[in-house]
Amino acid sequence: MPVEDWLPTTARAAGVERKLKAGETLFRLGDKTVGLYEVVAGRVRLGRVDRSGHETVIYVAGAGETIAEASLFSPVYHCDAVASTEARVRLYPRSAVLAAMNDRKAAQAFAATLARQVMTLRTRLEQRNIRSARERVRHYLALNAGADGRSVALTGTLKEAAAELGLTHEAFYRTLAALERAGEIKRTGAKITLTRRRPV
Amino acid sequence: MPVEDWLPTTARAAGVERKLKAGETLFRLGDKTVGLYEVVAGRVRLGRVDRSGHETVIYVAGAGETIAEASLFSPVYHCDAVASTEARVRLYPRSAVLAAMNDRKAAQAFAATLARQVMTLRTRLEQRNIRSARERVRHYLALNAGADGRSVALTGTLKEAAAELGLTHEAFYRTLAALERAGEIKRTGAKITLTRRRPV
DNA sequence: CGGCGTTTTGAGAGAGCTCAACATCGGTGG
DNA sequence: CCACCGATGTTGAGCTCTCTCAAAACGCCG
Repeated sequence: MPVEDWLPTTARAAGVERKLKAGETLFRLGDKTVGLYEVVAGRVRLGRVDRSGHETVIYVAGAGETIAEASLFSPVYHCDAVASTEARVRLYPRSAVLAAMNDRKAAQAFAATLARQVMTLRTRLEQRNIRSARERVRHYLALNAGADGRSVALTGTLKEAAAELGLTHEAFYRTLAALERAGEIKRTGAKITLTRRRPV
Repeated sequence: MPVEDWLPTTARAAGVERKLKAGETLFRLGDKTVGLYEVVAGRVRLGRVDRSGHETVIYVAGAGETIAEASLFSPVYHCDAVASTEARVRLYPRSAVLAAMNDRKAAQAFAATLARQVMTLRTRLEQRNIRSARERVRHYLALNAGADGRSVALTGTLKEAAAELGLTHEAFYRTLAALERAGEIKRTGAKITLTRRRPV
């Protein structure tokens, strides 16, 4: 959901850029909201940590994507944002974005962006309901396949992908290996090719 | 997220009411979107069915809540809506709602509604990541506790709650029984009382 | 070359799912 | 009023599958 699709130029001009090291925290659950962030480069993940110390990855935002849109209407952030890689982010102050909402088109485009997020989250929820690691990985691969419906380009490490999937990395490795043995997929570095299309 | 909070009177006037029997389908994934629905009475659940026939419950909407807001921006619905009980729903045609978005306030309120949904879905996602049935139920109870932070009023059957939690009904029953044995909760019919407050 | 993180494979255990049986509770009709 | 019936609620037992702990190969960077 690229910023330029919905945020007017005037509001974009108010953006402030900032660098993050890998592993650095952008904000934490409960922090006062200052605005929304666009990831300019690198990857930033949204997550929550339960009291047993386990992190749930809610979303991994790459370059061009925004995070914390929903927090605009909330006084505090409701999840943690941590840089997965070295990253550059741009902060659009809350006031500037809210002011931009006075523009009809911007407000509608923003609503559409949120609506897309709702759909994405529902898909994620469906995925998390799949118990079987094999089925879950199949679901993930089918969803993330490129335009040809066959090749999946992994953005980060396999370990990161495992966290995004809600699996331990061991289970993920094993499942990938099993799928490859079964001839369902082929791996070449960070690219995975499905040997045949699969229904989602 | 009550309709009257954001949909202007003019658009609300365009609503068409309809009755549903328990188990009746309102729409299915892939159906052309005709608008959004307000649940006037009864309960309607949103879900998806994977190819193994397993249904994932995404949300259960009760009286006063709306479903399919996100689908306003999509040509087709992206999940199934099925009445859990006998229900009455009111359809607000897509065109009427989109027209209402020309009103600044309505558009902003709508965006805020979607933002709240995003937060709710993230919480659900976090919940689904909890493997332990006991912890998941605790999380659920803490989230659904009333203002006193102690009593939870179950809306439907325990079986429905189990589906919403993503557990088999057997596991849910057992967990409730175990929590009661452990003295953490007390059950009186459709009401559950936590014996002490718990952090989420 | 040495160190660190990712990738990979092994073995064991715990926990929820599945199948199964039975109790309980409304609602229905004779 | 009572017997029947379907759905919910409840408990039992076994099995499968992922998680956890462990250890080793691999790749990258200083």
